[in-house]
Amino acid sequence: MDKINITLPDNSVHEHSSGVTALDIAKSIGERLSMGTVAATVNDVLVDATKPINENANVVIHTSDSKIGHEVLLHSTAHLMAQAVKKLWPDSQMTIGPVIENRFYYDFDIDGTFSDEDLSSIEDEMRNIAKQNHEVFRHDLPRDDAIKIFSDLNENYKVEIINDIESSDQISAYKQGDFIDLCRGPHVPFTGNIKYFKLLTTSGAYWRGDENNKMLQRIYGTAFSSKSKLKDYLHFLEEAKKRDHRKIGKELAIFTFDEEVGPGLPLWLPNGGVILNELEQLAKETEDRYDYQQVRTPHLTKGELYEKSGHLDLYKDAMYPAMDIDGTDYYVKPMNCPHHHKIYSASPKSYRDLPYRISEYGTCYRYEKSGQLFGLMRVRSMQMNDAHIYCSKDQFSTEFLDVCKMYLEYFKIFGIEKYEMRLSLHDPSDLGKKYIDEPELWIETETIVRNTLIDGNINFVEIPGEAAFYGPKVDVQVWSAIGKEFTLATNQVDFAIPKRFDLTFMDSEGKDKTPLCIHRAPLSTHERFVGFLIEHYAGDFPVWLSPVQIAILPVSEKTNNYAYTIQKKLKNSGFRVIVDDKPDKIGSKIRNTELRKIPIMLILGEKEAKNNTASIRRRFIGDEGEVSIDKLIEDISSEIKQRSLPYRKSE
RNA sequence: GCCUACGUAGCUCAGUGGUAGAGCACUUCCUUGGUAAGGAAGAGGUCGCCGGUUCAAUUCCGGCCGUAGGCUCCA
Repeated sequence: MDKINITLPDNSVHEHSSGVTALDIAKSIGERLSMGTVAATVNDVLVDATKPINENANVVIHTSDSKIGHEVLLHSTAHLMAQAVKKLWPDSQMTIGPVIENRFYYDFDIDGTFSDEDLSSIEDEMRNIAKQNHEVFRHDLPRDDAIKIFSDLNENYKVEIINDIESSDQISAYKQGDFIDLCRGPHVPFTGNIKYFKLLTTSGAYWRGDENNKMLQRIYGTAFSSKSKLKDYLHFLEEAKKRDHRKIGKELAIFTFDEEVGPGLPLWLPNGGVILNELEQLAKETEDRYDYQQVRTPHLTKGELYEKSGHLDLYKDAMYPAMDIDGTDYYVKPMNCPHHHKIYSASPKSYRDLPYRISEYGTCYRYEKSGQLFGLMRVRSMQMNDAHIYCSKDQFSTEFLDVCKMYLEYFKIFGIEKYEMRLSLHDPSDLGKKYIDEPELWIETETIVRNTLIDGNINFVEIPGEAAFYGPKVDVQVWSAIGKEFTLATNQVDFAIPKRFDLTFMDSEGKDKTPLCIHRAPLSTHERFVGFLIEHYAGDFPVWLSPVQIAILPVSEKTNNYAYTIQKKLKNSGFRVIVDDKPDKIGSKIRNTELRKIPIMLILGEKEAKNNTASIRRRFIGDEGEVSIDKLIEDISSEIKQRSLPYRKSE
């Protein structure tokens, strides 16, 4: 038999017989490696570990520990689950079963639904099949054969998928035992490779993600290469739940919802009020520095205004219905832009007035569908950190970049490191439908924005089909503790609406021109931003944001009076400070204060009263010893003024 | 909006076809203490709401409201 040379990633060259598989190569290196081998990359193509190699090749062996290998394992676990479901529900039909981050899901068309008990019986069946250690075979199929196989199995969704596969693509199916599924692969060589998995949740999901289609039943699950990795992941999910802003927001009395008020309408409790005030103060300081002017606009507006802007046409379903006032339709405002346009046009503008930057922390109302409400992250009443910048084309790049810089300044203050900037572009096929029908303007504006970002050294990814209806935008995506994705900040270009509102400015040659408009909301809605911050800090806010900054804990009631004196002094210095004068022991008071995540504690006993000092105990640090009251005021003031991030022991 | 699950005290949660319980929090009293829980007593609930079945419903059934996990949507 012919000999071929296999080159491994460490550049070592191994001679094998032609027809050798990656699994054989793994075996020749070691038993343990072969046990973990799930797939291989042969000459840059990801293939099954059992695919024969007939020529000299660069081979990368993937175990289920690698990123690619883990995805293969997850995908094969999805197949294993489908096999178990088909065994237990022979009349069900399979649809799709892809891999997502650290998990997989599979959608089934089934009479009825899956219960939690069903999940464990499916898991049991999966274990059975895995134990039988079926070999997994790939079959490349001509289209007609594939259609026949899946038609005979009454897998109508699979037939639909086959019909959608490009004629240039090879159709393949994988068989393990008596189970066959359409799949491009690759898959693990044996069902026995799948050992550590867990089914997580069930839910409904529309076929092809279209709400007009049938709702299928989805099962989510996960799988790992080892028991400990699976355990770690499940533990991580539990820990993430502890950071959930809905849980912490309740524990720390930041906000609440009330059935009688209505869903998606948060009530900010006093602690939340403090946080909002601090955010607004920060926004105002920042916007002053960038020469914004602050405005205010009403909550109600005639429908006419939203007809003109185009919002009513596109978003009527997501707006609260009109109320008839003296025979005219009025709406509660779903966004501030049209009002700001009216402020712009309240007086004639010359090029000397531009850029014209106006901001407002205006409350808007949107009728979000009930099923998409989510704590503070998705609400029906929201305060926007909103502003509009009207500028000439020449000024655009500078203005746009300044807004991006403002985002980054904010993110630095809050210590936000994990985010993604997305340039959302239009989809030409939706022109005149989802998007304003100005093909040249779209291309022109998108090019300017893209170049501006590149010139500004800002990292971004491009997302087609996600633009606003009036222009491209840059969104900043973040993830909640439980992994849900959100747009935190947004920066949008509007080349269309100013025209609709006849907004103009007189240029230096005395001609009327239409300004560009930048919509920007770096702090998102304040609801979402606070929700995000609660999770980001796990409730441990930096001192400047903490609802209570300092808790004074007298060691016994003998020092209560000293405590009140210090409290007054600190209050006069502008701190938010409470005294715990309950007749509890000091250990108990400390515990309660820690649970409330108050960053600074002052322990005041007879020693401190005598010396006119305080003993400081800081969260995550512990006892910091005795300090004079004046020094204390000086230190904490400077920490607050600089808006320092929270202390951590490791720092 | 759609699929599924859930809803008991301020919070976290037990429990039952015969109108309810724990811990924490709260109030009062005792204790006056030194860096994550001192002790005792008390108060607190139309068991989400509305109907139905039943001699009797917090418990079983239905509808509604709300919440959760997804799907869809997000100016």
